[in-house]
Amino acid sequence: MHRHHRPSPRHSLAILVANLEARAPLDEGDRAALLSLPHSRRTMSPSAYIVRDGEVPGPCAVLLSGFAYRQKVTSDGARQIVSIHLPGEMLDLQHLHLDCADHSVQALTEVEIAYVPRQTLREVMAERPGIGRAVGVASAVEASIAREWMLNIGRRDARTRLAHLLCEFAMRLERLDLSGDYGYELPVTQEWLGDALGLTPVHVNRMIRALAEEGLIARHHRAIRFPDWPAMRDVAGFSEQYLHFGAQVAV
Amino acid sequence: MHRHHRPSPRHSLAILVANLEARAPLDEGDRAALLSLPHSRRTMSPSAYIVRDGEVPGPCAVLLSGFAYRQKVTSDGARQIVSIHLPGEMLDLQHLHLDCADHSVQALTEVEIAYVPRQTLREVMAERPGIGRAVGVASAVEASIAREWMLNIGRRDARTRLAHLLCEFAMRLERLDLSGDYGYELPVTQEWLGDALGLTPVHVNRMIRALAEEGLIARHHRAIRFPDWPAMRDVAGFSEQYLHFGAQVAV
DNA sequence: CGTTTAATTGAAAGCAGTCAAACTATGTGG
DNA sequence: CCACATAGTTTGACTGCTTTCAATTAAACG
Repeated sequence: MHRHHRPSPRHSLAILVANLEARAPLDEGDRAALLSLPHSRRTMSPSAYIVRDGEVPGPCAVLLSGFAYRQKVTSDGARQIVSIHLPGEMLDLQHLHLDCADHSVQALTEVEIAYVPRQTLREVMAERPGIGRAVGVASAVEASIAREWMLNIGRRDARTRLAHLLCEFAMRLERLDLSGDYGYELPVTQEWLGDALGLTPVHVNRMIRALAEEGLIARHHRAIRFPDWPAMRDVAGFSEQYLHFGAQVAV
Repeated sequence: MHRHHRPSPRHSLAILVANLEARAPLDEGDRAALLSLPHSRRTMSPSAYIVRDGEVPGPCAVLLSGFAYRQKVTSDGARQIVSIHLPGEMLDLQHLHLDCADHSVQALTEVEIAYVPRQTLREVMAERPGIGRAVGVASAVEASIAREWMLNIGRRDARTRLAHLLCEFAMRLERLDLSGDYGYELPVTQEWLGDALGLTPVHVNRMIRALAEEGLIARHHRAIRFPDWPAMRDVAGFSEQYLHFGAQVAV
């Protein structure tokens, strides 16, 4: 039922290689180096901390299955979700080079994590340009998504903002074959959505039903479908360019 | 090639070296490699495009003097400023590994830019781990600031949001000795501020005067001072941890 | 100067937030 | 299997922060 819990078939880190390789070329040596990275595997429950704000970053976490998210909190206790992560993504790129975590990373669903020693990872990146490049691409894409979120939160009204986020999830999940027919399971509460969008849960609820009444989304519990995807895209003003799908050719 | 221990301040790229070195250690070879990067220098006027959304990225731009900013635009034409950049910063880190620009970078003031060929920069990063690491740190700090902006836009009210942005500028400028006594010249219109904060220019104006009436800021044209910095920090809920000032020690 | 751009102010409207309560789904222990 | 507890969703009424619209004043500029 939860396809995002599917473990990677042959090797733990195969999903990382696949994720990196989707955008940047890796040679045989790069692949072998990545797959032979020392790591320990661990399963964690929803809302468990993977990285904790203010602490010294530990080993680098790679998400093997399940979803994770990043969040920050104001001095008043208000929370902002700043990103969501899908299987194959590295959760510590942001802290790999920093000596103090500036935000928290938590499990959204039950997750499997591979922990790779920071130093080893840095060495491999330094020794193999292909890997350094691939990690650079992954990092740049993450930054691009962050910028789009800023635009979303700062400059779109609530309904459009929600629609845009739902479109992004749809595209990203579909790319990993974690959804079918533009429909997917969204394992979050409306409060979580509000914290990702800079809205209150009450208003998120109203916008969800507004979209539903317009026939732009169809829900069943927390599963969501898009009966009219073109219309949905249009309402959201969505363009996937910022996701940089596809190989990034060297120029 | 000079063999001085310290680069001449007259060298164009010395400010880049200083910026990188402030957070990550560079050895003599790293410094020399950076300073001898081939580059062309150019002066640009306010609002000139350094990178244009949708285009194939050109050579990598390093900001030598003046300020620059990044922006994105919704399909409806609403603008969001997503970052501001100070002298010494690299403006194309985000596009160094991507084949299509997902946002625009523009000059805020009159700026001097050094253009370094992408391929050369990538080669130097691959060959010299110290440089690769330093660029990684710079990139991570930029991402951290982006996350704080998301939190700011999404979860703080207008007055606090403005105060926070002003505090960030103060800290970053002071670090470069571009301000005195927590006071500085902010060369932006209120409309620009609004686009950076997700607010309308009218409301920015009201919040500015609200802060002024409370004695938290003092203005003279576009120069700004903080008569009571501790109170200002407090109102903004500002903590500079996310700026990652200081050397990032390897762990 | 005259022209343009930016800052300021007021009044009114509206989107989103707040508060409170009811409802639903899910899970637990008896 | 039911009673109960808990977490999450839904709804309504009301408030208020921010926007919108419009006009005026001030500053920057050629």
